Amino acid sequence: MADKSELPLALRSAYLAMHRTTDTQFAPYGVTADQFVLLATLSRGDAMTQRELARRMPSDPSTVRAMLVLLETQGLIERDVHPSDSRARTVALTAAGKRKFRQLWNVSESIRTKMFEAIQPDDAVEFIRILTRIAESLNDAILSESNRTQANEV
Amino acid sequence: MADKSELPLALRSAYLAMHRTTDTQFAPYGVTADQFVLLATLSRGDAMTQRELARRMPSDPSTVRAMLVLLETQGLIERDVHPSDSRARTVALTAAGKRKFRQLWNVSESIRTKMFEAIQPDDAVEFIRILTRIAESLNDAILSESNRTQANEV
DNA sequence: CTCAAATCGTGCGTACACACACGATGTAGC
DNA sequence: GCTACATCGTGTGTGTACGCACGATTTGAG
Repeated sequence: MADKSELPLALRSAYLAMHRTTDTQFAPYGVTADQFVLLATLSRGDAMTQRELARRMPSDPSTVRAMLVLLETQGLIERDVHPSDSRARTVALTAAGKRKFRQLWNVSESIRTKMFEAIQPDDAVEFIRILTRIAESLNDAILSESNRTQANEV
Repeated sequence: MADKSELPLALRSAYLAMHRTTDTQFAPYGVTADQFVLLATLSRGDAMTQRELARRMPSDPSTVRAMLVLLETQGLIERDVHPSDSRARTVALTAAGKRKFRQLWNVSESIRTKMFEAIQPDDAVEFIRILTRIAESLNDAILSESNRTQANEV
């Protein structure tokens, strides 16, 4: 039985180290680590609404909006009116955005490799699964906090 | 061999979920998740300089300063001149700070439990070890960055 | 002892994370 | 139709993460 109290701090340290390193690596290209996550999410799907983009990242819709405003002035993404819902706006990568993302993907390869090397190859799948379970478990907890309904399966 | 590209996003999702949940849990007490980390770091050591505190969290010194200014007005911490180094200031928990920390520790027990339950007990030690190795590996990489004047573009 | 380099705290600027409130639009119930 | 209610984007405010530059002090080399 490991010390339960170490887990949150270890998770925090690992994430912050990754975030810092990525920001440093991307600095010469004028892009942040979180902007990279946004570009990556866009690159892996058709045009989607801002809400849907925020849901997939995952990030807060108002945070995503601020990032989109920035990225739009840099010509990396473009926003159009939604074809059937005039409240919503669709977001998509521009050609420059796709190019920039591919470049950043290559630049960040060394970081992904370095992170992966810290794991025994046999443990990698399980490690990622645990991270995912932690996220799901905590996110479910937030929901059940408000309406007190059963998360009995969907 | 797991998909290397999933690891960074899984780590990010898990951390953000933890951070959000903790902020929500602490909101009624007027304290944030990161302030809790600061208080926890102070509680497990004697009075230390701001620099040392930042190193242990880990966080940026200027970030820590902003947090200290806030926490000082709330009476949770106090800063004094360093006995032998007049540049530095020592930081310590006040009595109210210690009380608040104990309270928050109890409040956050459910989150630690929930996170821990997402891991098979046998895997917990190894999971934490991997997180630590990832952090160390990436932090080392930042340092060796200065030596490598290689800008391999794509 | 003197002067250059390292270190401490501070202040400023940018970007993210999120909460909350608002107006505009979409949808469901009657 | 028309009224509740949900959803989308926007705007504002607070807190955190970090880089960079500055003045003040300590430290180390000569």
